[in-house]
Amino acid sequence: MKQPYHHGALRAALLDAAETILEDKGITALTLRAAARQAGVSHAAPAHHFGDLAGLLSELAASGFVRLREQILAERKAAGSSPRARILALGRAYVRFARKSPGLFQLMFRSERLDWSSATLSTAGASAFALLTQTDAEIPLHVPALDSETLTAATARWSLMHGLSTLLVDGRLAAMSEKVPGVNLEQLIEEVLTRGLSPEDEASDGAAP
Amino acid sequence: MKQPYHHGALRAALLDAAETILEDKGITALTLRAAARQAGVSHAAPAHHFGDLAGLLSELAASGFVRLREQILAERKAAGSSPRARILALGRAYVRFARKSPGLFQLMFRSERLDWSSATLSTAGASAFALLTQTDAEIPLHVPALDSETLTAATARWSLMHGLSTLLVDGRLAAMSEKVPGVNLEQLIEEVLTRGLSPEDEASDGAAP
DNA sequence: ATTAAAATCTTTCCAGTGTAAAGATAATCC
DNA sequence: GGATTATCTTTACACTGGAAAGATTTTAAT
Repeated sequence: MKQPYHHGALRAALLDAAETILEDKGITALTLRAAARQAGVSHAAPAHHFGDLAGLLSELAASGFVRLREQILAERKAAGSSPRARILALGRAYVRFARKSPGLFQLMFRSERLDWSSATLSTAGASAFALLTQTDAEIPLHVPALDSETLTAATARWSLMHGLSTLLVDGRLAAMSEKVPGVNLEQLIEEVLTRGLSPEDEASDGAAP
Repeated sequence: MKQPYHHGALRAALLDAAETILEDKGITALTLRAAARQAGVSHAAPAHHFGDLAGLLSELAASGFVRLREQILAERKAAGSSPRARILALGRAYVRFARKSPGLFQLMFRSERLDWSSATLSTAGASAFALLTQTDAEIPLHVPALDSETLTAATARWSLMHGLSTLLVDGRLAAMSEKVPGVNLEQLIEEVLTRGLSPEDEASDGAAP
């Protein structure tokens, strides 16, 4: 009983294998040949589906952005309609995603290993990042032109949640907070999010007076 | 005229070579052998000075943290004595460092390639990160025990400036802002810093009423 | 000063990586 | 059914980090 010459669904199998390696053994262990081994296929097989390593990693990163967007949308939907609650939900979903899939999150922001000219990656990334500027309850049909004010607000929020996520994933925050006795990391994260994601000049929660 | 068998100052030369490669050709080109080539020495020579690759990279990252700390201190000194001005100076110095030496900055936060159990790296990192919690004009002799409030404030600031820096270095911010017509990246950075680094519950600038 | 020891650097080797090229096998198209 | 195309394997090459052993210089000991 030998394997059939044609795998049948090698493309998906390789992406699965790559993600398994990424989460089990970290981003250093994620190589083309390792993914091929895991998928039970010769080391040159991925080339036909993804071109080169950057092609495979870009596809994987793209699926990461798709899932990040979905998780943000889900958590946002459960958060109610107040802008502040929705922004908090966005931040929590972002950090949660990074902590749950640290290898994938790292990969998604390692530009030197990705090919951002890839259509699937760039559109997946843009779709995820577009959520940053949308704090409305309903997604508008016509995306309005961004004014400078909302862009800076969105960038500030993004910077905060992204910085918090990367510092967590890289272990820097844990290393620092461990030196301070009596600090609960979970509580610290929550406080940073609630403090940093307050939309000061936007409408506060609740209805009109 | 042949090279002397002993280099004399190979350790420093290798660090120099590594940093040159890092800034010239990026973090992917920074290999042990490339650094050895650049220093005009056999590829196995670095092992005696740094052990392995992580040893060399950790030393380089440590020197990065030392310089980051120095630049923060310099910019802070020029910023006056108000807490807000000093925190803003910290953020500007942080972002400026990342943009000026993107390869080095990336390396400093790539934990999988570093050895944080190295004494030089951990102390250099701790010295730099200690500045995050110190907003006083004078560096205190006795570092006071951190209360939860200043820790979360420091973490929020750190997250913001670190996230902004990494998004800039990875090219994500430029990619996003390019889609919005009429956006000046420099101005956006400055606005994000001034907006995000306002110490709301700390004493506002100026003296007592 | 002479010799032993230690430090520094080179050479050689091995396992691993990404990628290109050429061949083998299977599916598809006409 | 035969040709074409897609998929996968085999082979080969240049590169990497690291181990091991040898060559050379400096340092230490006597």
